[in-house]
Amino acid sequence: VPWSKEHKRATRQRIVEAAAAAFRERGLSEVGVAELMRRADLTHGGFYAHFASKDDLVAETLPHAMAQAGKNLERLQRGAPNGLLATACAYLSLEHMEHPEQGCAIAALGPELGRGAPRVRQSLAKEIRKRLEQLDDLVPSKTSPAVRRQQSAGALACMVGGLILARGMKPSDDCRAFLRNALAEAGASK
Amino acid sequence: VPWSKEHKRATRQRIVEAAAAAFRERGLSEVGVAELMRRADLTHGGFYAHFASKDDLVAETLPHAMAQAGKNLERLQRGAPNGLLATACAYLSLEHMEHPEQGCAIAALGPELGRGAPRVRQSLAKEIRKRLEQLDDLVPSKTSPAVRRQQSAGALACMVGGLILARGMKPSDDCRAFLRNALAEAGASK
DNA sequence: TGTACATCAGTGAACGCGCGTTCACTGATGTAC
DNA sequence: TGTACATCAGTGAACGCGCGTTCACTGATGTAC
Repeated sequence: VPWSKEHKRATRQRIVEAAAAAFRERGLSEVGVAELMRRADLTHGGFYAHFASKDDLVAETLPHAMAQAGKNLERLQRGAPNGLLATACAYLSLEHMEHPEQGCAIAALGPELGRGAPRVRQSLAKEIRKRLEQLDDLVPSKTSPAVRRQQSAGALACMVGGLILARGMKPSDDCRAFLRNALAEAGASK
Repeated sequence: VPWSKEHKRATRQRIVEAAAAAFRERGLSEVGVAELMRRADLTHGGFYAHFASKDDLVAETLPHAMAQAGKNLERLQRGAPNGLLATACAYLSLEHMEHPEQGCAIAALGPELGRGAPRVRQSLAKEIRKRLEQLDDLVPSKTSPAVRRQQSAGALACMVGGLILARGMKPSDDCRAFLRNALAEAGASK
């Protein structure tokens, strides 16, 4: 084996990381394979030694992007007690609004992913379910599972929609007020 | 004037209508000018007699799509008293989930529009503000404007996010449960 | 009323370009002897 | 320890294709006389 397994794994990872940032920043269709490989300091022909197709990469990039966003959101919480409100507060922050390339992939790419190839859609559905389960655990456990799921579903919807809408108003200042309002309302029912 | 103003206006409108449906169904980048013109029973060369560019068309299509979605949602309410809850109920319905091509353009295209040309972004921001104002009027008017805006912001965020997430889980059945949960939670604070 | 004309919505071929993907190749590496 | 070899990650040119846009044109129309 001329090259170590580790080497190939690391290169592949570099491509995924470049893709995770580029896709969230500029959209799936707007970023080509050539640009991705350039960002990973490779030439575009080598792409197919690692992935069967661009769709393949997208499906694989999504979980990576979501995991990375999760870490960044945790960091944004900075020691706040780990509840639904603290999570929503980090999610609906100016930092998250201004940095889609490091943030939630559902907010950055949700509708596009939903229209993608079957394997992409499956990956998306899986990530949504995972996020819902994570939020379930943040609702006080004395409540019934059904009520917990209701609250986590509402919170996730509010967070994703709130972030997309805030970004949609972004050059203007009222996106800040909107973030505050969405967060206050998300927190009001908890 | 060899052709009536009315004729040109009607043709232009046909293009906008074709675009409004096609974009929401398949995405901005995925639908080309040629396909749009084919859908409007025209040849693609004629496009530039009506619009300066594809971006131009996108910016103009957005308000049309939103107005059409508004009418469809009203129809879905079917006489229910016209409050925030009835609106959310129509918005988070199975019908809306299954017909993005006739539904809210923000839920179908929000993130892509947000990354678009300046004139597209402006059009998006304007539509978001308009929707917020419409929702403001549905909150009982005895409450203060600030509280009303908080409730409408939260409701809009919940509706948009809820619909995107439900569509993201769509081939599976649990998207129905998710819609119910998001709606119940959106209604809980009202 | 009939005809010549000017207008311009719509046609369809063509433009350059970047896309996703393929492929013959190169050259750094670990292994065999 | 030194050398010949097989492997395969990465290179870079090339593929066909569809994109947004341009342009010379056609032909249906309302107007002028």
